[in-house]
Amino acid sequence: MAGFRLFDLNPEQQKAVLTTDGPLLILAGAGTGKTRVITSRVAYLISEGVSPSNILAVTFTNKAAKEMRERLAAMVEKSAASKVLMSTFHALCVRILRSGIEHLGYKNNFSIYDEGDQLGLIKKIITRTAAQDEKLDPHLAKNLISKAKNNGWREPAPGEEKSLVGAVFARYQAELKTLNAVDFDDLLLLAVQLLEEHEVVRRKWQDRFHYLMVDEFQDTNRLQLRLITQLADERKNVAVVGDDDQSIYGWRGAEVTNILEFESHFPNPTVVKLEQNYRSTNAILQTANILIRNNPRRRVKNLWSAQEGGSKVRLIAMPDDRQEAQFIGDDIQNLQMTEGVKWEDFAVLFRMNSQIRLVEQVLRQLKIPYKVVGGKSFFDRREVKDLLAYASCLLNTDDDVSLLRIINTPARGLSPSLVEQATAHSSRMRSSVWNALRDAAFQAGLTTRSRTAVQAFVGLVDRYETLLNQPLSDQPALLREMIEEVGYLEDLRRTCKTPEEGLSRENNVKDLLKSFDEYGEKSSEGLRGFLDEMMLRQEREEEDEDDKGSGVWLITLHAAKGLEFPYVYLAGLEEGVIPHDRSKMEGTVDEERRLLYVGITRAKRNLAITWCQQRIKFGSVTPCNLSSFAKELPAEFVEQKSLVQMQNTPVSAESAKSRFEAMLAMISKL
DNA sequence: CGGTCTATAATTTTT
DNA sequence: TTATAGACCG
Repeated sequence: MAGFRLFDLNPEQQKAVLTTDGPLLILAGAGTGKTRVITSRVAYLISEGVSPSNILAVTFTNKAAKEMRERLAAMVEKSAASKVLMSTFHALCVRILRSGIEHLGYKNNFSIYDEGDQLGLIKKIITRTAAQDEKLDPHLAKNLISKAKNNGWREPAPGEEKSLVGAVFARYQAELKTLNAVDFDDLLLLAVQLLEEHEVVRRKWQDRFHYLMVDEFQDTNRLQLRLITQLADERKNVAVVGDDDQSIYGWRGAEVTNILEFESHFPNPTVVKLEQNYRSTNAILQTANILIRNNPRRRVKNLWSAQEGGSKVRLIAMPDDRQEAQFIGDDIQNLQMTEGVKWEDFAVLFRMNSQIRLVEQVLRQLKIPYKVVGGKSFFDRREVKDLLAYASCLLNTDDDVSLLRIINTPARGLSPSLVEQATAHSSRMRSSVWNALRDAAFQAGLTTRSRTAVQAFVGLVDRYETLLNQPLSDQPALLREMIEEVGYLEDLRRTCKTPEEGLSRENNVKDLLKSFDEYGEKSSEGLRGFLDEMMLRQEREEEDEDDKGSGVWLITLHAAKGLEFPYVYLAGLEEGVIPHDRSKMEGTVDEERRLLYVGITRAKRNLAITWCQQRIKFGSVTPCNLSSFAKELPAEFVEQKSLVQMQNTPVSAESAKSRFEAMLAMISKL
């Protein structure tokens, strides 16, 4: 326990830490030590005698929550640190709902549906709801429903009920309730409803938390603000930390106005601006500052850095995207060789995933290790979803989506047509498929063979459900046993095309079972808690362990938020890429500017921005123009050149470093 | 029913 | 160019 030392913080940071009571708005610019301030503030509260269990810190991602927990653990006593609740919005809502959702007519063993489950259910409802000539894209429907829910709608808006989307929305919500399931949006929506409508519950939670802290406040949506408002009692000890200039998630419901109009939600707040940046050189920082000044409606900030000077930002014109990629690869290799920069100190930032490919190819050719951030989720994997579905069924047999997923996996004589009959019967009964399967009237209409199969399945689930619910049952062992009994692994192996694929899938299953074992050892929440955690932890599987540790980062601007790198390349500063063509139609050019701002402020000491005169789009060569944002960059800190120019520069026989210096000298003469 | 073909569209992504 | 969805055919 290193403790925390106030005198390590700058005056503004200190003010943020020492202001404990009443609403507090901490405007934390990029690289100004935000996490440090939050954790120090928690440590300070504890040192002032606040009970750790009365403190709540909310974040967006599990990663952020974890990092905060770790940092806090280094500052205060372990026992105290573990009592502070540091949680994501969604995990907090699960907690609230598990202990009170019955007020809303759900059972507290509700299942949590992820996007895939959600989509499946919506598809089913669309086919049942749409007339012959009507069509509705399930993805579109899902997005619309999600948007509506994030704006607080629990049912279609008046006038919307008769439209197809409206009808699907209404049925979808009703169906979820029958299945005793909630989707990610419901977690927030229902938690807010519960707190707003049930005073007992609200009191209980207000009583629990006396000090609230919210990270990345610029990313909160309406529901999240309402949740915070409900949790804050008359004490209003709400400290929010954020940076409106880094609000880049408007398209998924984030309301910048939450931070811009903080005063109207929490009157008379203390406002602290953190403007000293500890990350970048002034050249980089001023470039970012001057760019972002072009945005209307923002909290004016002026970031500064004690790291005077620094090399200018390079803005380089490239003939085309291939040469852009080649340049980036060469430049990285050069710097690595001449200056010994580590691979993981380089990052290449992109507006779109599709841009990544070319650079990836070049790096592969140059044998430069790299890692692409993003990509396939562990949870999209069939076998993982299957296993979680088995678990979910045991805990909530009414969970149709999970039940249907595993009902004939592995094959056990429950054919799709039989399942279809069961589903139809469940609709008639207005009940779950599980209840339909057990219904005598349903079974009576089946062939002997089908009936036997149904009864066997019902028996199986019943048996394990009972075992699992016995106090002191060894749940991880039971799940394992069930998987074994149904012959899941054999089936998995059989359905894989290659033995390698089979092996890797099998390992995924084993890993999952193992992590359940481990979870069981450190937690008493059992399978329920484990499943909740798995559902809410859909994080990408990267940097986890193994070899992937080191390498050049290839990453989108969005995914790069919160990260920092000594050497940054920002590829594709073209009109249409950033700002993206779409943004002009949608009127979100400001957000694109913020996105560029986020990109620039990722760089610690070196930033190269490139753009192409032409680029291959959708297979054909398309001419491109320099982004309109380029005009907004300050000439004082940005040097413009072109690849051709650089290639024509006379090259000495000396090292690349002196070549670079010669170039600098030459440019300063111009 | 399942595989193959053709039309279509094309940011950003966490929980 | 490439991914995906729906149509179409064996």
